[in-house]
Amino acid sequence: MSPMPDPAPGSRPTLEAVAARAGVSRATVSRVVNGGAGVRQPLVDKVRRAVEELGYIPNHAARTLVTRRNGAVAVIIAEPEFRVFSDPFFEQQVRGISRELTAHDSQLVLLWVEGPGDYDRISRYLGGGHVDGALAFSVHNDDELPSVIRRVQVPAVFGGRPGWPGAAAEPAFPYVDCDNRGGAREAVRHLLSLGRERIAHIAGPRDQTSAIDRIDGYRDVLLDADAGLIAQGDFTVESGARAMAELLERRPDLDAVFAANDLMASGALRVLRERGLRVPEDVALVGFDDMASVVAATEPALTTVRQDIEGMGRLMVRLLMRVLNQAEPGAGAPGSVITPTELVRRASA
Amino acid sequence: MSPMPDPAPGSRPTLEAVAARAGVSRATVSRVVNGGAGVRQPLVDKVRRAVEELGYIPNHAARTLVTRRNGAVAVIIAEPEFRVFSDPFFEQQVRGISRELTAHDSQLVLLWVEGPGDYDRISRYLGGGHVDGALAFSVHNDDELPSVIRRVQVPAVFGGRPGWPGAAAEPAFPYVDCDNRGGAREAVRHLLSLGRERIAHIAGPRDQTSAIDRIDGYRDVLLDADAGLIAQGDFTVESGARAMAELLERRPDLDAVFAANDLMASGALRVLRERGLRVPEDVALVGFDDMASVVAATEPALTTVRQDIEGMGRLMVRLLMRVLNQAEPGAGAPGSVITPTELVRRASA
DNA sequence: CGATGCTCTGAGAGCGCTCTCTCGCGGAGT
DNA sequence: ACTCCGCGAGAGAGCGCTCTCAGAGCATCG
Repeated sequence: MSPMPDPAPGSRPTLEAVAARAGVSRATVSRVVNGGAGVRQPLVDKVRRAVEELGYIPNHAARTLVTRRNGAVAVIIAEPEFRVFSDPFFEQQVRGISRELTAHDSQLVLLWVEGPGDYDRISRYLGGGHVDGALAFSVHNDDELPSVIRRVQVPAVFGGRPGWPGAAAEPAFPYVDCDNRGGAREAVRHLLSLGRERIAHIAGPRDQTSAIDRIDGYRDVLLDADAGLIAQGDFTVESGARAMAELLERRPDLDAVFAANDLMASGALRVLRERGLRVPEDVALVGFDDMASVVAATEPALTTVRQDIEGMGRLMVRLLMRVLNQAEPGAGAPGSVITPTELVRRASA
Repeated sequence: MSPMPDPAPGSRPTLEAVAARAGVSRATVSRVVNGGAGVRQPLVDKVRRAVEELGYIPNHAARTLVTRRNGAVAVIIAEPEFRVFSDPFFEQQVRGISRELTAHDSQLVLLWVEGPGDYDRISRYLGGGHVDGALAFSVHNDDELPSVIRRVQVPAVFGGRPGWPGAAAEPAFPYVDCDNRGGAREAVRHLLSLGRERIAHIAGPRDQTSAIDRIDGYRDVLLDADAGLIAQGDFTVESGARAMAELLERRPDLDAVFAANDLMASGALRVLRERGLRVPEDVALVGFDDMASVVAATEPALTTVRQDIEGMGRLMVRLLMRVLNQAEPGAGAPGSVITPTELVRRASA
């Protein structure tokens, strides 16, 4: 587009070249390129023009070498399962991360952990100073990742409250999570306000803190809930269906269900309809997540607890940036952030 | 685990330190770290031990500064749509890329294009020499990406045959694709061999080369195919269902369907069953992709054309590495690779 | 026994950038 | 008019690594 005087092929112009062209010193060019503070306007203009004309782009490696800043953040995917990416939840979070990182002029380096034996490589990479920090997701309780990260002393932020033993006590990594417990409480209270009296819960996997927090929220409201009203799922549609069938068998009189996520809610919904139960007339149903792809497909439309997933991703980045920018490494690490949830009323409850 | 003498906190050991400890020069340590060719065994051992003891990890930026090699490759995601990652096809390909990149000691930098206005940033990043090369996916015909990549002169490999105007003629980027046309031919021939005589096709989006190649393959075999036997879809389940309904209306006598992908095949299957048609007795059905999540769920199990998606991802990386490692930039760019497909016979045809 | 050739090691010059330190210059204070 | 202060610009020293080049050491050969 711009008529750029094609420079010597293969060799990009350096700071030096720009300085020569603008008739100033390297230092001045550097100052201008990095914001231009403390340089008089006419000089700034002259340098800017030279940069433009030469098509100068700073050499990242050289800059990193002296500043010790990479402008890159690792996103660590430690899920051993296959369908990580397929998880819309995950996609949204990564999207938020990507966007916020861009806003901070940082790059996203994807680190895909290929099983436990791979931590060696990850650790070497993280330790090699390739990235300024790391973003990881709440992993299963026995995952080595947190200790690996701690060992290499790389600033990190987690997505989701970590659940490893003693996580609450020790000064662990900051994390971003939504108010799972509060959201669950709100869902159950809503069901109560509808006059429902036998409210069941389809719980998520026992080793994920989000699921634990949601069941805790349920119990907060329903202090004397019958254990028979709680069924175990694993966040998949199928498990939701199974759990619903189980609940119906145990407590055919139930009049409401709070599922720990939308996927399980949709599974439950299917079973409910197969049994000829009307939603919400006979059984009111509330999910969790407000996952667009699920919510759009259910009939009746699913009432659920919304969490701002993309926003959580962005927040993770902001938290990490705050850690990176604080002068004193020890001084007051930023705390974790719990984002609010919001009950979205639709037709199912 | 290993009793490492905690070095001064915050300061990693440098080559210099290792050299001092081993009693050799920096140059020798460098040689050992980079493979140790041309260094006598006793010295190699001594250096290795010093590296071990100090926990030395080479500084990437310093190395990049002199070698002009980054050890990083950009994966560009230019899909404007939301459900990129959710696409299992995509996930598998990225997985393959990630694995192969790891094998080449390279990192995966994710570049997510946020709409057309974002190409400026992408271009700046690519041009800034942050990465050694780029991997991109076959984009829509009017996408700017190829020209952006060409402008910044970054080695790149595409996934999927590019379809922009004149792509075949000009010396474009190498690409990796499966033999869509051949696979389609095989599918149709299989249907013929089953004695089917009125074989319909549910086509994919007109602006994607994979869909075009598949319909071409269908026509290769069925030279005189009635246009009424072809219905248009867009690779989604829903579109497959719609297309099937349409076909059934136009040609109630059809006895076989070749869908351009598994997703559409599963949509078609649903409609077929709703209409009380038996598969494969009344209508034989063949898909394309052999997508595990779809194939596992269909009843009867779907006969389909398998393509090795992860393998294609790996191939993209290998191709790129070959481009990067050739001394003469102009000399014989490696050609594209077409991977074979394989008909997987199951119950549906 | 010295010359020749080979292999292995070390010295040192950068790679492109940032950043501190110093110096020059102009305006305000006395 | 002279000093003092402060701001803006330049000089130069690295950041940690690679790689060329020259030299040291050794074996072989004439």
